[in-house]
Amino acid sequence: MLEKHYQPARAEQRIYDAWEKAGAFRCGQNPGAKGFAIVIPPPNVTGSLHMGHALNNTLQDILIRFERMRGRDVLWQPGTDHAGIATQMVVERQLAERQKPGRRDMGREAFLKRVWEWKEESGGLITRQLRRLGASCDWSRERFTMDEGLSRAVTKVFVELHKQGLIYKDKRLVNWDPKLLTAISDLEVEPREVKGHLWHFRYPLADGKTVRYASAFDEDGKPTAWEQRGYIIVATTRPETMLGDTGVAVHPDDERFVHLKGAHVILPLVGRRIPIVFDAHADPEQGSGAVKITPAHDFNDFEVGRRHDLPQINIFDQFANLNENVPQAYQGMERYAARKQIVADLEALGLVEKIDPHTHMVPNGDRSGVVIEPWLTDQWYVDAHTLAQPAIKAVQSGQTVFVPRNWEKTYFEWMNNIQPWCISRQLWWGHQIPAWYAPDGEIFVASTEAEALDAARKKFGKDTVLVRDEDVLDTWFSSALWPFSTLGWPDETPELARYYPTDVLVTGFDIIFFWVARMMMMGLHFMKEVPFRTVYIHALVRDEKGQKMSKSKGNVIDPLELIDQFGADALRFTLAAQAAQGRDIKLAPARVEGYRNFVTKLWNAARFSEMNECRRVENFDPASCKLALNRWIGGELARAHVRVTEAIEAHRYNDAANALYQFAWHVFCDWYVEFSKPALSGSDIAARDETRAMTAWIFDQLLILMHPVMPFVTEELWALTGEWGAPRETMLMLARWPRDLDRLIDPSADEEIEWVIRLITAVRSVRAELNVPAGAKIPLLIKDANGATQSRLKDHDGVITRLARLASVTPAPATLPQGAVQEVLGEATLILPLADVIDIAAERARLQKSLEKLDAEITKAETKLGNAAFVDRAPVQVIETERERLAEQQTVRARLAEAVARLSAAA
RNA sequence: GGGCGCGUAGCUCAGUGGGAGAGCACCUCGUUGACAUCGAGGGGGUCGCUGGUUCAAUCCCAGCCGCGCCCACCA
Repeated sequence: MLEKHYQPARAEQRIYDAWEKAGAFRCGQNPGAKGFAIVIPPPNVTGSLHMGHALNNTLQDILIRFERMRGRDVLWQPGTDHAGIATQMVVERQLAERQKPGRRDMGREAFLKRVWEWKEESGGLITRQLRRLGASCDWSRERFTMDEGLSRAVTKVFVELHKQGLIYKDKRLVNWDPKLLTAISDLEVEPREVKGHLWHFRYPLADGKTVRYASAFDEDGKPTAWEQRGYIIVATTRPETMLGDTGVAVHPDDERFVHLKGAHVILPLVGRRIPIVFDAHADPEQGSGAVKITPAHDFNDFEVGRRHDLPQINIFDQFANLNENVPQAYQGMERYAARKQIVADLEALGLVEKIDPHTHMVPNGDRSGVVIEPWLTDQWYVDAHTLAQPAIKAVQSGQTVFVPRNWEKTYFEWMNNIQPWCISRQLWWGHQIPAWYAPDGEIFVASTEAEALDAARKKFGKDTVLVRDEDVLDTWFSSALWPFSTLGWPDETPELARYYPTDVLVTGFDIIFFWVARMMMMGLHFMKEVPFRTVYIHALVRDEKGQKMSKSKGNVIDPLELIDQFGADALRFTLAAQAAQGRDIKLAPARVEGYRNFVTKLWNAARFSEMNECRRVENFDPASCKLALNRWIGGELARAHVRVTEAIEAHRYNDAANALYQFAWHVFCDWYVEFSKPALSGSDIAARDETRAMTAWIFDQLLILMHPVMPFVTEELWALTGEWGAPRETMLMLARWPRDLDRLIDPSADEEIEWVIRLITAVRSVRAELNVPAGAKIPLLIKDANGATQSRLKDHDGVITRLARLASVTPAPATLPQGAVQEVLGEATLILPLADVIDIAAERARLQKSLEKLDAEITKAETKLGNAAFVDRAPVQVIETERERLAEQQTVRARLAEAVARLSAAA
C-alpha cells in the first residue's frame, strides 16, 4: 500500500542514480532515428546553481525528455566554462583571505596550479546540483572549456582567424579596468548613473585673440549685452583629464568661432599651447559650444584627435594614477584626488567659470565595480564586423529563428553596429594567446611554440629566441565555439556529423550579445552552418515582488532549498507553469508549495488505483471500451495530449503545464475517478474490469505526458504501478510518447458525460445556495425528460445519486409538489422538493435573479440580430450561432418563468 | 536620443476580432473508504485612458498616461 504522501527527498536521488546507471542519458541510443541536440549554456565551473540555472535547465530538460520519448536520438551536451575573470577573482580573494601571497608574488605557474586545484575541488558542485534538478544530460560527454580538446579548438580558431586577417593586434583605446588591471570588452562595461558635476573652465586664448560672449540676458533668455573675452569656456565631467588635452574643438559652422581659425589656447596648469580645431563633433547647442579634446582618454576625442592629427598624451598608469606625462605636482596622484586638486588649482587661478550639478552615466567594470578608464594599449581584436555579416543573413533568411521572434530585432541592432571585439585579457586563467614575439617585436602566431620557432627560423634564417604573449583570451572566445568544439571539432567526429547544427539553444536574453551572437559568427565561419536552428530566449527569474534577485538585496531564493522543501518536480513545474514568453517570472515559494500539492494529488490518484486494483493489462486497447465514461476519458486524454504536445513544440511551456494540471486534477481526479467508483465497486464484472484496465491505462498515459516536466514522481509511480500489473518494458524516461490518440475521441460519449456533469453541478449548486446540509440526501424529480435523457439517468444513476447526494431520481408526477426548487437542464426541468428546507421567498428571489440575467442577454442578442448592418455583414456562422443562442435563452426563460409562476401559486 | 516589452479579478499572470479565464487569496459548507498537501459551492473585472478602423475592439491602428528592460559618445 502506498503511503499517503510522496517523499521526494527519499526518492529523487535513488531515481536519478537508476537512470544514470542504466545509461538512459546517453546519446546514440536510437541510431536509426533523427538526431536532436541541445548544448547546455555552460555554467561557471566553480559556480553553484541559482534560480536562473534552474529555469534554464528545466526548460532544456523538458525538451530533451520530450524528444527522447518521441523517439529522437537525443544528445544534451553538458559542460562547464572556465569563466576567466570570475574564477581568477575568486582564487585571488581566497589567497587574500588566507593571508597568502598574491598571484603576482606567487608567479604565473604556481598561481595557475592553485586555480586548477580550486577547479578540481569545487568543479563538481554545479553538475551535482544539475542532477538534483533532474537534468538528463549525457554526462559521459561532459566537457570543460579548458580541457585539452577544447583548448585545441581555441588555438586552431585563433591561428586561422589570424591567418585570414580576422584577428589582429591594434593600439587603440580600450576599456581598462584599473582594479583588475586588464582590458575588458564593451559588453563587460555597465554604465551606472552618477550624480556628479559639470565643470566649466576658462582656457585662455593665445596671441591676444578674443571671443564674443553674451554677458546679460532678458527674461526669455535672449542675450541683451555682449563682451569680448580673452578665453574660451570648455565644460567637462572629468577635470583631471585636462592634463592630457591636446586641442579644443568647435563646430565648423559656429559663427562665434569662425575667426579662430588657426588660433590656439594655452592649457592651464600645463602651459601647453594647443590648437583650436573645427570638427562636427562639437555641438554648438551644448555648453559654450567648445569642447576640450583628450585623445588618449576619451573614445570620441580619440576620433577627433585622429582627424586633426592631435597628439595622444597618456596621463594615467595602469592603476589610473597620474603618470610622468603630467606636471610634477600631480604625478602619482590617484585620479579622484587629482580631480579635486585640479579644480582647486584652477579655482585659485580664477579659471573656473561655474560648476553645475550634473547626472550622467559612468562606465563601471561589471566584475570589479570600479570606474573603467579608456586607456591606450596594444590588444588583440576580432574583426567582428566581417564575421557578423553571414550571421545577420542567417537570421534574416530564417536558418536560425529566435523564439519569441522580437529578439531578432535586438540581435540585428547589435550585429549591424558591431565594434571590433577586444579578446585579449591581462589575466592568467584562460587560454594563453598562441602568439610569440621575436626580439625585434615581430609576431609569430602558431599552434605550438615549435611551429612558431620554425616560422621564425624561416623568416630570419636562423634560430631565434621567442617570448610568448602573456595574455589570455576572453572567456567568451572559447564559449563561442561551444556548439562544435564539444562535438569534437576540429576532428571530424561522428557526433559532429550527426548533431551539428544543434536543434535548440535555450538561454536568457542577457547573453544574446555575449554568447549567442558570437556562436553564430564562429559557427558559420568554421562549420559553414548555423550552430542551432532555434534560439529560445527565456526571461529572468525575479523574487515575488518582481525585484531582481541579488545578494546585496538579500532576496535570493536558492533553488536547492526549494527542492529540499518541496521536491524537484514541484520546482520544475512552477518554473514551467510561469515560463510565458516575454514576461519575467516572479517566483513565490507559496506557488511551489501549491504544485507540491499537485504532486500529492497525483500520488493519491495512484493510491486510488492501487486500492481498486486498477492493474495494467497487457495489450489493452482503450478503443475497445464500451462504457461512455471510459470512452469519454479516452477523448479527454486525446485532447490533453494534443495540447501538451503542441505547447512543448511551440516552446509554450506554461500552456503545457496548465494543460497537464487541468487534465490531471480537474478532469481525471475530479470527475473520472469519482465517476469510476460505482463501476469499480459494482456487481457488473465486465464494467468493473473495463474500468480497472482503463484507469490503469489512462494513468500510464498521464505519467508519460507529465514526465518531461515532473520526471521524478512520475518515474517513481511508473515503477510502483508497474509492480501491480503487467511488467513494464522500460523505465518511464525511455517510454514512448503517445501518438494517434484522436481515434479515442467519441462525440456521443462526450455529450453524454458532459450532460451528467452539468446535472450534478446544477444540483450541487442549488444545494449549496440554499444551504441544504451536505449530509442530507434529497430526492430529484425530472420533468419533461426525453428518451435520451431517461436512458442517461438510468445508466448513470449510481454516479448521479452519489455525487449529487440524492436519495432518488424519478420522473416528476403530473402535479408537482409544493415549494419545489427548479432548474432547467436541456429539454428537462430538475425539481428538488425542498419545501420544508427552504424559504420560498428566497427561492423566488434566486430564480428572479437568473431571469433578470437572462433577460439582459436576450435583449442584447435581439438588438444585435435586429441590426441590419450586422445581419448583412457578419459571417453566416456568427449570425447562426447568435440565433441559436437566442432561441435557447428564450426557451430557458420560458421554463424559468413557469417555475416562478408555480412557486407563486404554491405560496 | 533610439529600440523592446508591460498595464486584464485583491495578488501573480494566461488569452482571443464575435458574450472575459486560471492559480493563489477571500467567503460559505463539508471528518462522504485516493487525497484536509483534500472536496463542494460562491463573490469579485466599464480588460490603463482617449480617439480611429469594423456590423462587432479587451484584442487591430494612432495618440496619451504609468512602469520596466536594452542600446547609445552627448562634453
